[in-house]
Amino acid sequence: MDSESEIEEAVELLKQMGLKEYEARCFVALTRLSGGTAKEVSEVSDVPRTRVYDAVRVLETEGLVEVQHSNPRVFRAISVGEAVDTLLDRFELKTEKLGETLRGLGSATPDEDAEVRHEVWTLADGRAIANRTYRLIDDADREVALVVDSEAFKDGKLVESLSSALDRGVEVFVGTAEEDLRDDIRENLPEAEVFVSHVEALTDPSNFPEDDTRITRMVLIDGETFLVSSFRDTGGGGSDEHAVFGKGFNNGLVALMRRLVSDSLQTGSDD
Amino acid sequence: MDSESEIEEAVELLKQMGLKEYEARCFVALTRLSGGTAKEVSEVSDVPRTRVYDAVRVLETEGLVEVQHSNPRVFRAISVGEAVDTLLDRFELKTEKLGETLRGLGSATPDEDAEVRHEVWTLADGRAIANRTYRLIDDADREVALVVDSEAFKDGKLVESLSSALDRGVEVFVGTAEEDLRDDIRENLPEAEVFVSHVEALTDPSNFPEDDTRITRMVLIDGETFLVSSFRDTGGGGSDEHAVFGKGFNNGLVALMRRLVSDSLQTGSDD
DNA sequence: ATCTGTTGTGATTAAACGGGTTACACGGAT
DNA sequence: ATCCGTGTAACCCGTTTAATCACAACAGAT
Repeated sequence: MDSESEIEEAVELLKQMGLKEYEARCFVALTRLSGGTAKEVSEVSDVPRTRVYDAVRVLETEGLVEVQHSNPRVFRAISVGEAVDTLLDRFELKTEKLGETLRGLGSATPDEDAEVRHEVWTLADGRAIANRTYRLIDDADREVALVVDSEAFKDGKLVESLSSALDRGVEVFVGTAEEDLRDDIRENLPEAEVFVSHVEALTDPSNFPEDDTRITRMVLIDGETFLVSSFRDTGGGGSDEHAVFGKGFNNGLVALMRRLVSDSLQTGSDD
Repeated sequence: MDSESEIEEAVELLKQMGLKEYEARCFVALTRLSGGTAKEVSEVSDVPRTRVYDAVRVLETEGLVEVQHSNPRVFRAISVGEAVDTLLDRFELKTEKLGETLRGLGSATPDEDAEVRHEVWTLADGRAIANRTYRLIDDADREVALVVDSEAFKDGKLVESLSSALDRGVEVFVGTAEEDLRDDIRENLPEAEVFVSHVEALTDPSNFPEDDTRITRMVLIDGETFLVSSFRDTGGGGSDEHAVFGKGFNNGLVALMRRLVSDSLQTGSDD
């Protein structure tokens, strides 16, 4: 029975969602059992029996477990579907409230010059980078140039952002090194220009076999904001995605990106 | 000002979403500030300044904060909208996985993270940039690839650094877009390889007449450190020179530079 | 150059928390 | 009564986290 590791994963996830170890273990045990007493739960979960009561009490107040007040007490977990929904709902509420609260805070900015001529920022975490990409595209005024690998293009939201940009009248150029991905793009974004030339060759891993850092995205917005994200598969499951993100017309890197892209469009245009 | 309790609430929510106290306080502070240094964050958040760095580092890896690697460092929170989206996305992923795991009893799971840090710095002021360039070249172990315009090459110290690198046995590649400068280089650095191909075309202003930002230097050291400097002639006598400078093998920009240069050397080699 | 205040890192201390154990009181069954 | 399973509560101890301190690197001023 290899369910050991599965159990651990579930416990880990539950802990990340705010449960304590005992609570998580008890909950997992209770979903495996159809229901059970403290003793049974203890045996299945390896939580000391005397602590099952505390753990379950918490789970009860969180609405994840039902209690039958008999003697001995019998506990039962709500269904997995319900549990997932409940957790998600609760979290959504929290994020909403957080959003409101944060927005409502007066800006404590001491005093600043708003004008930023030259900035380069780094950003980690794949999701955050993806979100930033959408937002950049959403804020584009005139032009979006984008080079992606298949991984990055799979994301539905990206296509969505791009087509809404097209609807706004923004010019969209998309490049990729992957043959079949180009057809995908043409199909999903008929109005966008698909191009191919040296820029996206830079993102093709097969051109650089000894280099284990993949370039997953290159974006240039209105010729004055860029984002380059890269990805490296670190041995263990740890994904290591980073982005560098810069803006300002006089930023050298922005200029560089501008030239790379303009080069590419001149030379390669449509394929 | 009753924002006190509001702040408390936001912090509390963030903690419930998995952040530590310091992390939460720093994040809230950063959303109130448009951006700030460790000192400013410390003042607003009441987190000891020396601990702000750690907290922000975590926030960065979670994708909630962007870091500008200048000196002093400047931190900036991603927008509230992005933050909420990111947190929600992440949580959704977890619930999905949890649902699967709990329902089925199938596959295994490893665990994570080996960590490699990347950095990107910005640097202003021509002299500081020049000095940094020398230092980078002086520290090179194997290889220096350099693209310059005439302005930057005039500097005697640059030639000095380069020849001492050559003496150390470091391979030196120099590219430039300017015809007569190439002869200069061959004369002064007979041992260096002078090349010409697309990379330095990017620095040729005549290729980009509408773009008033000149790229004055591009340096790549040992394939893992780069520097790009640019220059813009601001109307009033103010010279406006900036550089972006990054290192770390897993840094996407470094990878990009690496590829640009390797491309160039393959295609163009010596003229 | 030297001096001075600031910035970033690392080590260290102290308190809080959570996991694990033990003591014990209660109630029903024998 | 005694015995056993149940439920409560107190405690111990290792880990984590908040908080402080010492210090090297650096920038800017003199």
